[in-house]
This record gives sequence, C-alpha cells and structure tokens, in this order.
Amino acid sequence: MVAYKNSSVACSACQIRNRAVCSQCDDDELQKLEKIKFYRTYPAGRTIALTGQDMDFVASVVTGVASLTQTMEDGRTQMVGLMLPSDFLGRPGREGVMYDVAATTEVTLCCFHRKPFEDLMVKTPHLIQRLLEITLDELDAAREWMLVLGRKTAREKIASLLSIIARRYAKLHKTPPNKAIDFDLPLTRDAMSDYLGLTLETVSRQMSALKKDGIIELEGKRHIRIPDMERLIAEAGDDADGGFLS
Amino acid sequence: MVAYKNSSVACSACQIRNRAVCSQCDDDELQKLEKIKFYRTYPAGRTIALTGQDMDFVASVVTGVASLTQTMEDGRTQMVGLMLPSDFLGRPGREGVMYDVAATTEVTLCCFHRKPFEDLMVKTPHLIQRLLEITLDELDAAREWMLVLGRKTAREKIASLLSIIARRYAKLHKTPPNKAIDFDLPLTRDAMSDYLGLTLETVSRQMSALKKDGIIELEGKRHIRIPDMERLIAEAGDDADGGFLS
DNA sequence: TCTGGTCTTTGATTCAGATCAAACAAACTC
DNA sequence: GAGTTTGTTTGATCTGAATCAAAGACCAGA
Repeated sequence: MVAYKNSSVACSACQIRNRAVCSQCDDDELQKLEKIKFYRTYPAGRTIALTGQDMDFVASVVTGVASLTQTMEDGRTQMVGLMLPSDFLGRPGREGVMYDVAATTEVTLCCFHRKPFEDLMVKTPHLIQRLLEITLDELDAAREWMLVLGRKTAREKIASLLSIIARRYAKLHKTPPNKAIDFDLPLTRDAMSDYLGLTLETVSRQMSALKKDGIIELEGKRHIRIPDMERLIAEAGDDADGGFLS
Repeated sequence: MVAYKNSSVACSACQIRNRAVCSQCDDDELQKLEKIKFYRTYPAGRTIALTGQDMDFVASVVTGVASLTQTMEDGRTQMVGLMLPSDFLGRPGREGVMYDVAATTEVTLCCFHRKPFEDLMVKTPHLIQRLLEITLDELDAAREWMLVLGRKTAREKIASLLSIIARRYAKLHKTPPNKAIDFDLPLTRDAMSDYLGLTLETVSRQMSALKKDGIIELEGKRHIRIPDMERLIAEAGDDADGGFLS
C-alpha cells in the first residue's frame, strides 16, 4: 500500500491512475496537475462538506469510501452517491455543494483547489473529456439506482447493493469469475438502510434471511462471503444487472 | 409557434437557443452545427429507441416531452428521466442506449448523427463544456429524485412532481411569482405512477386528496391550477426544493 | 347516436415494510 | 472487570400503499 497521506506520491505510481479524471492525460498534462494536487485524509465518520457550504476544492477518491447524502427538514435522509476509489467529488463551475459529503470509512482524497483546476480544465481537452465520461457514468449509475429505489423489494435492494460492492471488489482484486467472493462491507447497517431507502431493522432482517437461504455467509458483522455470485444477482431481480458502477 | 417539422428553422430563431447544448457556441460554431442538424418529430407514445439498441444520433428536445424508462425482466418499470425542451438525449461515445426512450407527448428533436457530432465536440470546447454542464445538472436532478423515490410518501411524491413541472412551466412563460399557475399535465396517471414509483391507483387517490384539500384545482383530467405555490411546495416536504430541473 | 377503447376514479382487502420496544454483542473507557 | 457506547438482531404491532375488482368519463370513429 502506497502512503498517500503525505504529498509525495507520484501520479505515475497512483493506484487510480488509469480510471480517475486524470487517466487520459499525457505526461505533460499530468505534470501540471501534479503541481496543484494535494492529499487529504479523513477518518471514518468525519464530515467533508455540508449542503450549501462552499467547497473550495474538487477531488478524486484514492482510497476508502465517501458518501453523498440529502436531508429533508424533518430529518429523513437518503444517500444519493457512494463514492469509491477513482470517483470524482465536487462540481467544477459551482461553489455550493448540493448535499452532505462524508467519509464512510477512512478516506484519502487527491484534491485540487477549484479555481486552478477549472483553469486547467478549460485548457486541457483530455481532462474535460474524461470528466464528461465520468459524469455520464455516474448519471447512468444514479438512474440504475432510481430503479432500485422505486421498484425493488427490500430483499432485492439488499442483493443489489451487495452485488454492486462484490462486483467492484472482484474487479479490483481480479477474483476469477465463478469463484466465491469475500470482502468486508464498508457500510454499517444504518448506512445501508440510508442508501437503500429502508429502515435499519429491515436491512438487518433481510440480511438474516439471505444468510438463512445460503445466498450469503457472514463472519462477524462485516465480513461477507458470496459462494455463488449468480444466485445473488438473481436475487437482485435483474439478470444482466449492467456493469453499473463498474 | 415556429414550425420545426421541416428543416428550415434557423438556429438563431430557435426556442431553446440559450439553454441547449449549443447555447455557448459562437456564430461560426453554430454554422457548423447547423450543417449537420436535422429535425425529427415523434407522435405521443411512439418509441424512439429501445434498451440495447444502437442509437445513431444524439439530440436536443425542442418541443414536447420524452421519457427514459428502465425495465426489469418481470415487467416492473421505472421512469428514470423526464426530458423537457432543451434537455439532451443520447450519450456521445457509446452506441448502445441503456434505457427505453419514448415520446410522452408529441416530441420534436433537433438531431445530430453521432459520429459527426462527436468529431465536432472534440474540436469545440464550447460544445463539450456546455454538455458537461447539462450532464452535471441532470446528475443533480437524478439525485434529487433519489430522495423522492427513497424517502417521500405518496402525497409528497405527487406534490414534488407537480411542483417541478409547475416551476418549469412558470419559468418558460414568465409567470410572476405569487400568482396562481396553471398548466396542462403532459403525463397520464400511468406515466406519473411510473415516474414516482407508485401504482396508478395511488396516484389517482392522492391527486383527489390534494384536490379535496385545495392544494390543486382540476379542470378535466389534465389541466391543473395551483392557487398557492408555497403550499404545494410545503406538501412536497422540502421548503427550498432546490431549483432542480430548473 | 351508439359503441368500443383509453384513461380515470373509487371501493374492499391484503401485505411488505415501518414503527415501537427490548435484548444482545463487541469494543472502549475509567 | 464493571459500565458505557455503538452497532446489531429479534419480536410484536401497525399502517401506507399495493392489489384485486368494478364502475365512470371521455373521446373518436361507424
């Protein structure tokens, strides 16, 4: 594991080099980015920005998981984005952030102050082109999630979430298909319920049900093993399930 | 009303000139766009493209309403996008479309074949910059909608939908604030239920309830009058309600 | 003017998930 | 090592929206 906490990591050695917003940049462009980048690490649970606040930087998630959450006056909340490594945080061209941004696990961000980044973006087609791609991918993911929230049962919702995380995990670790996948859930039951539009109790009950039916195996509360990925995907209610969030 | 059905409308006279993907283009750039554009009109209900199909063009909605819908194997559907005038359809850089695209009312599109548009985009910063903005706006709208789908009651969902359409309508027609707004709903009860993650019966019941409570007034099935926009927004459950889809 | 089709409303009943409530487990502190 | 905190499970009950069912309203076309 490369140490990102100090600012000394070279872009060329970066874990997210070929997926992040910088992935299409050539050496020259990368050098310019490298000059203005800086790292920040947040402990699990820490707020990164609140709705309405100015966020003076944009960033790529390097390690860990961050979340975007919307809140109603009466306190109801809905997580609207789960930001995993290589995902992009913040919106060039607007100061105010539209939702609460928080670290779900410990998170390290590769940050750029907004103004210099915007200036560079205008002059660097590779950068803006990649950002457009990333944004379109996220829009697809958000729409896929609308189907989950609007039409799926509690059990299907849980299976959908697990299958996204498992798939993404398998890709990262190059787990061969057809093999059992196991991983640590980066979310508490509460965070899961927040993402799925359910209550914490329903999440717990459905996790128990999936375990009883042999779809998942639990070691402790957080470590999950999926003996048969096909079955999990079938439980999620969509065969193809797209490569979304892939 | 300008006739868009034939190809003779000048970009400079276009109703969506200052909001669409072309809005930042200068005269020179506009001329290049004008050379490759063509209009298409679809009657209400007609399919524009199906999931998985290649869509060989991208387009701006000029008049009418189009919808993006996702479907599960067992037939459950969720509308994931309501595309109003100036919204952009299709994804540069990918052939296959991820959801069913259909005309909800009669729709006229300003189309560009994908390949020439992509070529132009790469050479035209104003174009790609505007497309990025539009995409970011749509991502915000999609996330706002996730809150609606995940956490709002049926009554709040209806009020949210009506308030979006009313607000957008008021903006288009420059209705002064504090005045009653009235407009034709461009959606059937069925389309509303599809958008809101409800059944058609629940939509009908909640519409009746809002009418009984004086929040809305109905003339016929489709024409709606909102005597007090503040009250409607309060019913939607969020005071500020953002300018989303604005 | 009738007539078949599409869209909408209303009613009765059921059920999935919320809510209320309590107990349990692991980790952390004094 | 008792006591607190934080996260999780499980149980009993309630309720909002789905489902099942039928009837009304509004057409376009014969």
